[in-house]
Amino acid sequence: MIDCDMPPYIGQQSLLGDLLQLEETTEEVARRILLDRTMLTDLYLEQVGVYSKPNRHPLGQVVTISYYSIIKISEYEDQIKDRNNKQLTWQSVSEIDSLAFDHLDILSDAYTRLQKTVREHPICFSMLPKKFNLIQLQKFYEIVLDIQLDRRNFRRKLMGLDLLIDLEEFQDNVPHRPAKLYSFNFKKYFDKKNNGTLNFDL
Amino acid sequence: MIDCDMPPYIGQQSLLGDLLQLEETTEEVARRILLDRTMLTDLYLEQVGVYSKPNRHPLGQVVTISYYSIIKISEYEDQIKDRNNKQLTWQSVSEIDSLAFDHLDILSDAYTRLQKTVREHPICFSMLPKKFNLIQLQKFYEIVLDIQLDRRNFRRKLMGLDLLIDLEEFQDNVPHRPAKLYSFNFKKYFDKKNNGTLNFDL
DNA sequence: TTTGTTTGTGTCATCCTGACACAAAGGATT
DNA sequence: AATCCTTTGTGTCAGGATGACACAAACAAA
Repeated sequence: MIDCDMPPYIGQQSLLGDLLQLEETTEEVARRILLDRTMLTDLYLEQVGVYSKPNRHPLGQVVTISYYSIIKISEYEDQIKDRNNKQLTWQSVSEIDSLAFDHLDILSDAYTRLQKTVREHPICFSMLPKKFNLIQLQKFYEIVLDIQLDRRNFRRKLMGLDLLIDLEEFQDNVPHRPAKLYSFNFKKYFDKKNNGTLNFDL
Repeated sequence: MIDCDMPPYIGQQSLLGDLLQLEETTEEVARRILLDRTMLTDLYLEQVGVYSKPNRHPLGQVVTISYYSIIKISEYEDQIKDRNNKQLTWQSVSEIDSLAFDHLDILSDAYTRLQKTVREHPICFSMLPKKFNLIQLQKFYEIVLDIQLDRRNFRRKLMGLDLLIDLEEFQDNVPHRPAKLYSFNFKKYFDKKNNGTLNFDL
């Protein structure tokens, strides 16, 4: 988020955006913004929608193409905690109830899309660390989808996909039974996807 | 389709499009084109994607927002057959292997999206006549999705949804056993959808 | 009346899903 | 060293959904 400096939205916050430049695709704009503003690169990026209501921007007729991106929090924790640098802040979706322009609609559409994509594609692994345990994975789905999952059924489902690599490693320094660590077999996933035999739906 | 009159694409065909005007949303452009060019109105319309590669249009940097629409062929057969009026033609997707600009990409993306939407939402009923039989419905899915379906299993699934109204009418003047006619219960569908208990996936 | 064509129906085996309880592993505490 | 606390890891059973499969019924045409 960034503070909005355009009337009548001064004091509110907005999503990040920029204008399409010459010789640039809209996706490249999104990646440029990510790089310039957050130094993040090579991220999962998904187009969500187009916003073109005539009165949505005080400067006139502005058409916005929205994207959302996914980062591994574990790899960028420092940047995320550094809230007041670069005038940017990271915020929890649940804490946002008002934004400049129609950005609350955009955010809401993006979150809805994320929930849909998360069920159909293995983008969870773009958000979790390379090595994770099944409970992290389960909590990811529980939080993003706002549902409760049964541990045993969830594990059965995930192991049934046969797409996790058992690293034969364990959590360390935890005051309880340590969890086994896994990583995601991207190669096998794409192979299965191309072979046509894949039912990822969670 | 319309013949393209812009070099270097003269002689090829293109999808229909127009420029965004003042005080207009992109969806309104799509509906305006439909109305102006085909006299079709109040149709299902779905946004597919954004095309912004810098070299995609000879006039310079043109950003296109693509939509697809669905019509009931049965209600517009005359217009569709009237191929040479208004310089527009209707064509079968399978017969198209080349288009002006990047319109073949756009068409392909739209068809892929249609296949996805068809599985998740009852848009088939925007394409079939109000009164239809189960075999028409099955053939619709078989053609759009390019798959084969078992008649008995398909019927079981559809009847299990409990969303069809048995009209107690039959086909007429067919040289074989006449098929029962049904219509789709839109009200029940939206009720179930809002109640949360719906598993439309085909 | 027969023929040709298409519609309409039921069962069984398999898989997937949801519900559910207890033992195992480690650190922390005494 | 023993106990406690917390979290991880595992199997079964019942119900529902799905895929495979064959034969009788209805109508027009001959």
